Amino acid sequence: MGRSPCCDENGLKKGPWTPEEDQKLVQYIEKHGHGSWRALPKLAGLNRCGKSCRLRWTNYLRPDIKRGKFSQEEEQTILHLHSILGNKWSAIASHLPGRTDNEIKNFWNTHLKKKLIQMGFDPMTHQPRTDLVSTLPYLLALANITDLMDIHHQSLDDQLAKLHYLLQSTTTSNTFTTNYDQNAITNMEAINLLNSISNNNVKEINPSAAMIMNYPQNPAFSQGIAIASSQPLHHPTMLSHMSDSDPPQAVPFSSQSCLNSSEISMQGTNFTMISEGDHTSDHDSSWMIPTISGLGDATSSSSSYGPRSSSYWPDLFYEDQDPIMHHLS
DNA sequence: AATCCCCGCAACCGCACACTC
DNA sequence: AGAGTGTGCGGTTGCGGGGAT
Repeated sequence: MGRSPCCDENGLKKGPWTPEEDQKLVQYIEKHGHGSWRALPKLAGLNRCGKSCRLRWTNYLRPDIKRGKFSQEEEQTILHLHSILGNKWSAIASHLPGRTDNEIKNFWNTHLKKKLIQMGFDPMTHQPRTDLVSTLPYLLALANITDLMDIHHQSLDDQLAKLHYLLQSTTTSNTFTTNYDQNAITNMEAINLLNSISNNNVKEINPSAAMIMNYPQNPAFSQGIAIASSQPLHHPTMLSHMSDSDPPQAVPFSSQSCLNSSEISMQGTNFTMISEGDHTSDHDSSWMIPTISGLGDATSSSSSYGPRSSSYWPDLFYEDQDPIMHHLS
């Protein structure tokens, strides 16, 4: 049961392969097949270990290898299979002709994993991340966004109320059965942090800000941020459409048009429009509260910082340009 | 132009397991 | 049964290219 010492042998070359070495390896295998990988280097005239030869062949020189960027379909397949199989790269590779496990692994680690994290998903479980640390980037993005809004006309109470509400829901997953006391310390720490950050004059939305808004299941997203979405809402099954070449676009959303609708459904997530309290500005905007069927809505929160209307949301949203509203109509 | 830094990817490392003798 | 061998696999490293400063 011992481990092969093939790569520990002295005098064998390591590191990048030269074209000459590649040629020797290819010519030998095309003529004789690889046979015993251990014996191959000597027979092929290569000063490499058999393992190095095998890897070079299977990951790079094999004639049926497909090179180049992964297609949308391949990306979607990888995401789907990874959600089922986890890091079983060889198993995933078996469903993608011409792709090696190493290539898929690299693609995952350098692209897909980051993409999921940016969207607030745990790359291992493919579920929304609900811990404060993981959602902090989204909250920071939110702080960033609020700087773009007419935030100076808000009272401190209003700002805190909004942050508080966001944090509560964020730290209580998707059920919105908020237990404020349980999260009080964490929330206050986050609020302090957010306040300090939003005091800086951030003038541009950072990329993660755009990303969070694409995700109705993102816990940080699930609050009123939804109406500030910069792109049509995406569902996890639509992940593959969110490539780097598909930059976020402004997605208008008319809150006014929803004021009279008690509940709307959006990509499988129910949103309740709530309009109450005083409107402190010309912006007749409302909180859009996600609700989970059978679990009630956020208005039943025990928090004293319930949703209320204010001037948080600017007139970013225009019904006549809104594909979501178009879809709903 | 020079340097720094980040990112992608090829290659390596080491463990696990099946197989042979 | 146990030692040795071959191979598969997932994790990690480090080099090189390119963009940023």
